[in-house]
Amino acid sequence: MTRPVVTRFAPSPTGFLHIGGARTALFNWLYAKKLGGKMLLRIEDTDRERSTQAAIDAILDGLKWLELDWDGDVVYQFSNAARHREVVEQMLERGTAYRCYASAEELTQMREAARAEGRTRFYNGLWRDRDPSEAPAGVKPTIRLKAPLTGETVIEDQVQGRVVWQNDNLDDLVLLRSDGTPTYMLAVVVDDHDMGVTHVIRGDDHLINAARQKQIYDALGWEIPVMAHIPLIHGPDGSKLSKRHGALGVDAYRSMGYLPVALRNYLVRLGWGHGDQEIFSTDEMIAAFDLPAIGRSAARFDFAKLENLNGHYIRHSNDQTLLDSLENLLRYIPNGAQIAAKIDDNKRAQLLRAMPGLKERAKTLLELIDGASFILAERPLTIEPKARALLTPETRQLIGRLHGALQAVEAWSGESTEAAMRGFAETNGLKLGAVAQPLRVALTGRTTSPGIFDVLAVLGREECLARLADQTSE
RNA sequence: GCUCCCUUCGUCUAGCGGUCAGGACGUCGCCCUCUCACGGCGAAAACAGGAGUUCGAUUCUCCUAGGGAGCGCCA
Repeated sequence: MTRPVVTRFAPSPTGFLHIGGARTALFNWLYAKKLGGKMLLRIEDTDRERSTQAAIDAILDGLKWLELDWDGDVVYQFSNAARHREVVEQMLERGTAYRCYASAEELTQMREAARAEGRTRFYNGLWRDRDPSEAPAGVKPTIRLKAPLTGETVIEDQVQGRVVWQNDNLDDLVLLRSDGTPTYMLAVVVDDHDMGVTHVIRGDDHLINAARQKQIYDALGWEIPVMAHIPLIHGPDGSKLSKRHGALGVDAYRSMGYLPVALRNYLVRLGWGHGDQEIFSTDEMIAAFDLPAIGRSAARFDFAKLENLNGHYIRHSNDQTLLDSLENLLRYIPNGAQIAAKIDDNKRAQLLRAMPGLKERAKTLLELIDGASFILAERPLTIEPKARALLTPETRQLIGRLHGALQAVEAWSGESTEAAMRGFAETNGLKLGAVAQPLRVALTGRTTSPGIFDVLAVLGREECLARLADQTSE
């Protein structure tokens, strides 16, 4: 008796896939996966002026990067325009819709009058029951829904609960524009119905639209899908996350070095919780996800938490996978090409070997790349200012003696170099830190790096001795 | 202005009439330590305000304040 669940993600292609859209897509995807159903993808391109192919590409690219796959072919709403008109014809015949010849001026007057009188509904029913013979010549009408005048419209929302509107606050909305193209409100209803959508999960900026669409469903005699309106995401300062106010496309998060798993985990916990659990594998997420558990208040976007999660996933990633992700990212960052040019199989082997120490210290792939720069660097190393301060005549002299001690090591490894360094420190009455820091500066050009014996091992005997020699004199 | 939604530590949240109001991120200490991280331990930190209902409200109801969404021949 229960139909298989069908959800859909329905972005309008007027811009990139922003973070709120990504979360909506994730929720739809999770719910479909949880119930063994399908998630469909529909591009709402009925606004021919603002829809662009570039935006469609960006949305598809964003979804793929996030690994949120959809079922079947992408549906382009505009291609269903004929069907939308057909449905409106039926409504006209049945008397649930009517032609409206009101001019733009008349409409403006109605709007102003409504606002002045403190009414929400503005259309005054001018053409609602008027005889078509009165139609002005040469004016192409819009088709409006003959919405109920009294009573109430109720939505049993999975997230928001029972929401009730008095029908006298709802308008006779336009179904078909005067040029014969369908409006969003009509197209959504017809497409969701035709596509067999059982659950509509979308941003709560559509909550009122649910009421309007319910009236269309009623007029058509169709059953309304289960509704779930999820709260919006706000900026760190609590303001609306608009495109001109810090909203970034998901491609921006990719460029900042975030992992898709981390972003998904962060996003799912925004507005939704499952006890005290913070980390969710994809399977756990699917199993635990549920609509009624979604909170009703807007959440602020917090980069610090995203970073923490990203660091967690980096640390727990497989070394080879991480290296692949890192190399892949190079295509999306400014100086990526130069870095990519330096990576050959030899460097790959070194990066892989250093990865356990590197990933422990990186919260983003960008930091991982930065941390790996000592491997990619060429002699003579450029020494960072902070590191340069450690290069005094005394430490340079010490580096020279370190060079000598290390030169004696034949079987080069982390262990053998560590033994040599500890021995050196002990015989000279020095703490290990006193020799490790100058060594680090000479080897990496920085004051921070993975464990110094790992650095020694990764770089190899020849390179290490050469870098030490570079800093010995002068 | 009108309609609808929201309000627990700085942030994300747990809580579904009786809890010392829990966890996580962040912050601040301490430990570990060759640096930085990681990890471990600990601390500070919240029920927007006011009326009710109740033996008892963070939890239920109403009001106020604040925030958000919508009020298109945009989606």
